[in-house]
Amino acid sequence: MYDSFIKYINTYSTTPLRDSDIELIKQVFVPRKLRKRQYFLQEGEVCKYMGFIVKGALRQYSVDEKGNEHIVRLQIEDWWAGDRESFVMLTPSIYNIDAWEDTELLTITKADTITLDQIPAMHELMRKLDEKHSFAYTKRINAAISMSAEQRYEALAQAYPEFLQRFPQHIIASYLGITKETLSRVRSSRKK
Amino acid sequence: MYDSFIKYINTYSTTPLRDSDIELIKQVFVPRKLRKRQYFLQEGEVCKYMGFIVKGALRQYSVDEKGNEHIVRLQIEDWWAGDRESFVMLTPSIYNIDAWEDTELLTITKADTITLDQIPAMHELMRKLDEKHSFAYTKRINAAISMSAEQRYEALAQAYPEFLQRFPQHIIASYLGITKETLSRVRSSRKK
DNA sequence: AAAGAACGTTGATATAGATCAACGTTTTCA
DNA sequence: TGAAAACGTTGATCTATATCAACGTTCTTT
Repeated sequence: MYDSFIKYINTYSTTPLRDSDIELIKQVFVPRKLRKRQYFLQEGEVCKYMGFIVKGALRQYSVDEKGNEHIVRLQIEDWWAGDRESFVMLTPSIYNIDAWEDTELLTITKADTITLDQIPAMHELMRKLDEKHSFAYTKRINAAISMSAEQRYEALAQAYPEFLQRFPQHIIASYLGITKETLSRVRSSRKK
Repeated sequence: MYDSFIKYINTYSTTPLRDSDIELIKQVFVPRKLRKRQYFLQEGEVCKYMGFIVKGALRQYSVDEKGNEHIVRLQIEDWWAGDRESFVMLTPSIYNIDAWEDTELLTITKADTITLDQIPAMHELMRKLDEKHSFAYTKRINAAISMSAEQRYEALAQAYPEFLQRFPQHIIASYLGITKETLSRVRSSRKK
């Protein structure tokens, strides 16, 4: 399970990992498996672990007064899972995170993130992941405030087509901030 | 102008700046002033500089087919200004960024960001700024997909009340993804 | 293989918020 | 200091999308 993580780090960072780095990584990252539908984080808890997703898919969502779920993030391989604000600030999370597919994660605690500062390649990886998240967030916000339901769907299909394969329509709809009925109509009118 | 930046770094990082670090910072960060309404970035350009905002306020927005502006980010003191995706990927930006107030920035090029890796305190600052951005983005997305116009306004008033002081209502409305008329109505019904 | 759950579609109706328009107030700047 | 621009409000109407409902299809699970 570490192998693919290490391979990923070496692919995306210019500084290679030293043997001692690999040892350190194995010490601080704890592997964890989640079954489909299993929670990684529940509303009200402090997010104690961030997880690098080795395999699988998760969804992060809030639940409103009416009990509706609103998908804030969809998370697949090579992204971080977790509520960063809760993790960093040690505040209770307002989100739930659960596995949508059987998932393998490498989890790390806040205390152990300090250890990673000793590994230059990890620095670089963390920065790149932050950038990746930042790009995705900015696109998403721009879509949310400036586009119609149809345009948002198009933009998602463009930017992250894998999502459309891996999640059912009601999840995609929630992610786009529309209802499943509207998404269904957008899709059928688009085909023509 | 560097003084307040250096003070800020020392306040927010656990590792203090060494004298050599300060020298380095003065070499790579170039001060720049913007007059109100002046562009920091225009659509179609590659974002060559990220700017740490020492004083002032900017807005980052996209312009749609009808010529409407949609505010993707509002940026004030102690945040980064710039389109990170364009900066990192060297792709033309789809956003405009301009000064809403007279603004002072410390700008840095992509090439020079590498130099900063030598300064531990800067690492820490960058990570903290990334976190701060990440928190704000997540809140914003959750608001956009799960809240009504009124709830979004409330959430903004809660999370970033200074924005309401510093930007006029039509800017805030655009930031919230609603029209200025709707914001005006939300505000007047709220008073009662 | 049967039964229920999850998923997706389609139609009828309701509504939050957009759009269009007019007007008063405040700020800017020549 | 006076005209124009920017800003904010209120009203009437329109529209994209939500909601409610019914139903067919496709997975899961036993």
